[in-house]
Amino acid sequence: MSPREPLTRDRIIEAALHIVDGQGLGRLTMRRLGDALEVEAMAIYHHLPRGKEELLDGLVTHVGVLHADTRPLGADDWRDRIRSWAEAYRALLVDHAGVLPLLVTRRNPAALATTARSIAEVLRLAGFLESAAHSAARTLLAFLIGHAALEVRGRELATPEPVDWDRQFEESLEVLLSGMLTALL
Amino acid sequence: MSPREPLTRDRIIEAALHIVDGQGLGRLTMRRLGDALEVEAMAIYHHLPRGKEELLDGLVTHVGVLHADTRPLGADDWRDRIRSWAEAYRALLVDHAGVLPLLVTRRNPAALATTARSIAEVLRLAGFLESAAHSAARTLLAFLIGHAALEVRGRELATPEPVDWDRQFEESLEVLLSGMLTALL
DNA sequence: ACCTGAACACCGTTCAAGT
DNA sequence: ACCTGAACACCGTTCAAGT
Repeated sequence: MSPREPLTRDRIIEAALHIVDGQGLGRLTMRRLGDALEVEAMAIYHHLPRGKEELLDGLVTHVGVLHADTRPLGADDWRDRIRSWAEAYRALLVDHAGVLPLLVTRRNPAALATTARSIAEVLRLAGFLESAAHSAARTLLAFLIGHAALEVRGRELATPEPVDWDRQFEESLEVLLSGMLTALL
Repeated sequence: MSPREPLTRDRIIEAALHIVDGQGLGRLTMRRLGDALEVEAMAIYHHLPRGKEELLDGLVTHVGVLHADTRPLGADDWRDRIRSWAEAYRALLVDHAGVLPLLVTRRNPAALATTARSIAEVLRLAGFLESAAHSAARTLLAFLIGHAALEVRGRELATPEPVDWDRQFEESLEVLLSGMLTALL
């Protein structure tokens, strides 16, 4: 028998995300997570003393970090930079739709604030004043979260006239960007 | 002893909303709900055969109906009409913040679609073309849901520079409205 | 230090039984 | 028709015990 890999906080959270992505948030239980890691559920508490609460907090943070890793940079126009930032964030939220309700619940209050600061930074570099950048960043983040929620729910709904969500996203984003521009003048 | 009021679907869902508003979604259990109604938990299944699933669906629908009842009407300018619609919806979501995660999860897929249609109707009456009205309605609804999530989470976060959420909401809404106007030209 | 086994309180739900 | 009581499978978590 090859000796099992040792349990770590990161391995636990990645396994949890895998369960959430594959089976949904409702099927993430400590016992099932233990099974996936080939360990008794109680072993998890050694690495996450606050138990499931800490696990869910960790999921939210982990998804935020994934975005920091993949976010594209370097476009010339600030609008292009915002566009690619927003598209990457949208893809992340839709890919990990199971964590969306966690973002909305009271866990890990700081995570969303961090993301908002990250958008504000892009806007500040683009020439927005400090306070306008923060306000616009919150506007954009609110839209991105809400749109992901709408899109995920809308995609599983069979309507007579199906929605083109890619197009919807682009259109909404243009509305936001031109509105932000107007607010600057 | 006065004979107990008979159990009805509506009484059950109202009691459930009361628990969610007062103690949070996590404390809504069938047994606690039974206690609040002075009935055994199992009695609830007679009125909601699909059990807790149906109860949570009912909560989402019920909050949507609350909005239909309270929504203000009759302003002259379409922007004013959208503004008051949006403000009422925002107040509703923040007042019943506990149901927000339910809106985002896979239950009751039709509820959000109904709300989107209701916004689209306001826009259509304001002179938007059919397809533009639906697109803009989804943009607005996405923003409203996301903003409620951000606001609820942000309010419980003690930051050095606290956010004025009323002002943030107004500013964001103006960005959206002027962006929607630009898209029409 | 890291993991296990048994136990506890609580959950949603089924089902036969009462009125 | 409407509600209850007992039971079942499953939760999260504690804690003493093993290595």
